[in-house]
Amino acid sequence: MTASSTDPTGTPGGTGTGTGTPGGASSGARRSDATRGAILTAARERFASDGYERATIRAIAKDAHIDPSMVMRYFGSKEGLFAAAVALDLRLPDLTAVPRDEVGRALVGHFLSLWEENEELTAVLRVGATNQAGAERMQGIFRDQLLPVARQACPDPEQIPVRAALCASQLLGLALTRYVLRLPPAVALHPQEIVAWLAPTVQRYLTAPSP
Amino acid sequence: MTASSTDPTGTPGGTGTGTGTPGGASSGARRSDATRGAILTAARERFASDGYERATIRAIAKDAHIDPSMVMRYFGSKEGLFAAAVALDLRLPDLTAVPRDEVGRALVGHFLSLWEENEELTAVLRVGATNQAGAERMQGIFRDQLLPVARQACPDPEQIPVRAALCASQLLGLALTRYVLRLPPAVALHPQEIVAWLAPTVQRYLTAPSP
DNA sequence: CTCGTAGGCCAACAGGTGTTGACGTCGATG
DNA sequence: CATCGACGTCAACACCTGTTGGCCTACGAG
Repeated sequence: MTASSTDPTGTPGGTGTGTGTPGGASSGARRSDATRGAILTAARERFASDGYERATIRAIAKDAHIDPSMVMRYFGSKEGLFAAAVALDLRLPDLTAVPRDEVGRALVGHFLSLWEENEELTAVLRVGATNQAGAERMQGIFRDQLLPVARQACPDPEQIPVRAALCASQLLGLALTRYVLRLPPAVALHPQEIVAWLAPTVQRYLTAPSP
Repeated sequence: MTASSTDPTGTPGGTGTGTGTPGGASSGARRSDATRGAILTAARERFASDGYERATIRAIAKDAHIDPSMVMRYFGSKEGLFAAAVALDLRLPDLTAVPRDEVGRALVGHFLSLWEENEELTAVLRVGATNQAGAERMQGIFRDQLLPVARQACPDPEQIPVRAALCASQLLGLALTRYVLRLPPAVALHPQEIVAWLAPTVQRYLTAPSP
């Protein structure tokens, strides 16, 4: 799912002959894995803070202390790098284990901690606002990860997409104002306040009868 | 307010000697106003659909059927062009004339029609997500236009910024999912449905006691 | 009619971009 | 020890960007 259309080189080394992989039995650790990781970390930071266009391969390579051409050899292209850098897994909780009237609070809290602790989400949001491919990636995340969870909490199956989209609008809207646009009052809010304000909204979008 | 720091050339012609302005007494119409308008229209479209970086001056000039250098002469720089293209006035209604329990509906409806009919808002949102200057412009719009209106509807003066920011998160979140990311269910929603779902949220953010 | 000037186009500059290929180097393998 | 391939660097390509200055044209004032 991550690198569907663009997979020009994969990773150098092939892993075909079985001659490589020093050290042991089954782990696919290569000598270059540290470099790969450094590139991915630098890429995530740049994409999150600069967006797609302004996050240049040269800058990412400099952050990772390697040559720009290495980025190309490992990830094929800038788009391939982005796809590898933000393989986003929301790790959404299982809502069937949550009391029906607590799903709003659970979702808001989960998203908030997700957003606070890593910048992948900011990266994919910023790129989604800039780039067509980024927007499609966001649509995929919505479809594959948020929709199934909404299905667990939503009474009428026919209304699941609408209700999930409403939740997305509120959750992404908070992320936009707080982490991207940085409206001062949105930045100043404490996480508990955010949960207290937004949980009823998400709860209503998911479970209340349609207006 | 619109072009504070960047005003290198203004408009060619000066309007100082009074020799120009063919046709009549007071109207400041210049021969080049049509071209200026064409440039601004093309710029708005490009900024809205491509974001700041990918909206190139060359593409805008081609859309307006003129030379790229004309854009520079009229607006000084790309940033000057952007500032002139999105001189955003939300034209928010006077909430003191609206019944206290209708402010949510009024605000959501106003924003929705605003967004549907012109693309300036999409442009400023997209650029705000890409560009630092764009984000600051968005902060200014929030501070100068949304905050005063929230002041009219909000009981506790101390909570005005927080409540306005919450409203912004929901309103901008809808715009993001519907006009930028284009999540299919958010696109498919009818305006009346949107108002019906979002009005209670905004109403609560503005007037309900804090949770 | 003459002429200044606003309006417009053309060609070019300097810098930055993604991307490519040739060239070293070091460790592990035969 | 000799060899091969993964790892990495350097230099360059072709392209596109914002921006600049010079030149031409045509309208309206005198």
